[in-house]
Amino acid sequence: MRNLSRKAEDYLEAILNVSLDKGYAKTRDIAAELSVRPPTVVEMVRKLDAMGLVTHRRYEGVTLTPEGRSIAEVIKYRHETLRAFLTLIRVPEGAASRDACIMEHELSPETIEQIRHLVEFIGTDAGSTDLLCRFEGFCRSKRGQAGLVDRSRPFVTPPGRPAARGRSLL
Amino acid sequence: MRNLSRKAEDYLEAILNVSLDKGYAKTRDIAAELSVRPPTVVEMVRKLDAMGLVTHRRYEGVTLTPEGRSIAEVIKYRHETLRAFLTLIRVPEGAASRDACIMEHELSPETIEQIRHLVEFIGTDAGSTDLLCRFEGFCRSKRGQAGLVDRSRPFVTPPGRPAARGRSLL
DNA sequence: TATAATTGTTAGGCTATCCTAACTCTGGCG
DNA sequence: CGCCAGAGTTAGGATAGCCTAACAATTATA
Repeated sequence: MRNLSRKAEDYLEAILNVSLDKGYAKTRDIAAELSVRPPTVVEMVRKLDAMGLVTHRRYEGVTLTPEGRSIAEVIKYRHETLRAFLTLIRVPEGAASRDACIMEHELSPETIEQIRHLVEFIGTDAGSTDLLCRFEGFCRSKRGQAGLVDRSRPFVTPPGRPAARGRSLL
Repeated sequence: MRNLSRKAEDYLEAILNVSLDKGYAKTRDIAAELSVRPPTVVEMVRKLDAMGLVTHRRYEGVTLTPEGRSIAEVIKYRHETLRAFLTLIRVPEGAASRDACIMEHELSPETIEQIRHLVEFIGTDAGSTDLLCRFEGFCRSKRGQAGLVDRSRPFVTPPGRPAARGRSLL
């Protein structure tokens, strides 16, 4: 029923996070959470308000409507699933957070579901502790080995934009 | 050294695929590969040409420069890794392709590396055949059970845009 | 070879997202 | 109570990607 852009979802999730954190969500806080400028937040909030997903009171703050909130919670839940998975396969903290943010909006339900299954399965299956140990050993054995391709390609921040994460071609 | 947008990478990969497939890459083929219109291709190709990643001869076709080609190959390699992973965890064909396309551009090298390790590990580890069987059983046991949240949210195609995949809140 | 069909380009627009600069509130303090 | 700093908003732009319609080049065909 809702056709939300990735960004719109990002804003909803950020509003939820800020609200949970501080009890309310002001323009400035949301802007900080998403690393954008306040006017950008006002703009998106206006759209979300028009869609009935948030309520915006000028000079006061933003509140999620029930619908907005339930969408935000779903996004957050996805995020947690993905983060759990990435942690499981030993992706470093920082990368895990960033990548969970990306995947939570973009991946198909099928993929997310299977990842969730995998996470649950690993948490359930008897042999998995052992398996994870062997996986860690495997990763260690790979460390230091050059990848098939690994020229590095630092990400250049476009002028006037907030800093972006580094990337390499891997 | 290169700061390419996700889309620019998409175009490079598409040009590589079309070239491998047909021996050359014309505007029309690239457009078909990416489900966009020819003028859109011309526009991006012009940019990639300006960056020295492709050579565009009007009315003839597009060729990858050595640099463009090596970038395209890296993207393709990532794609294969991700696809292998998704297949491993039993994500259905269609979703696996789409999601590999998304992740190949967006995920950090760390995540992709760990996913690659996982794929290699599963291919190596003795206990993994068994494990995969158990995982399949686990997935089957889940099937039919309603998820934590599963209201469906069909994706509405914006007017004048190519069809997009369906989504649900999962 | 001339003309039709096909393919490629140009021109001109549109939307989403983000920004800066300037203006408007609001709330605390003298 | 009036004033000002800081937060919020409005106005006005920029850029990336896409699109359609119209025009140009090429290719195929009669």
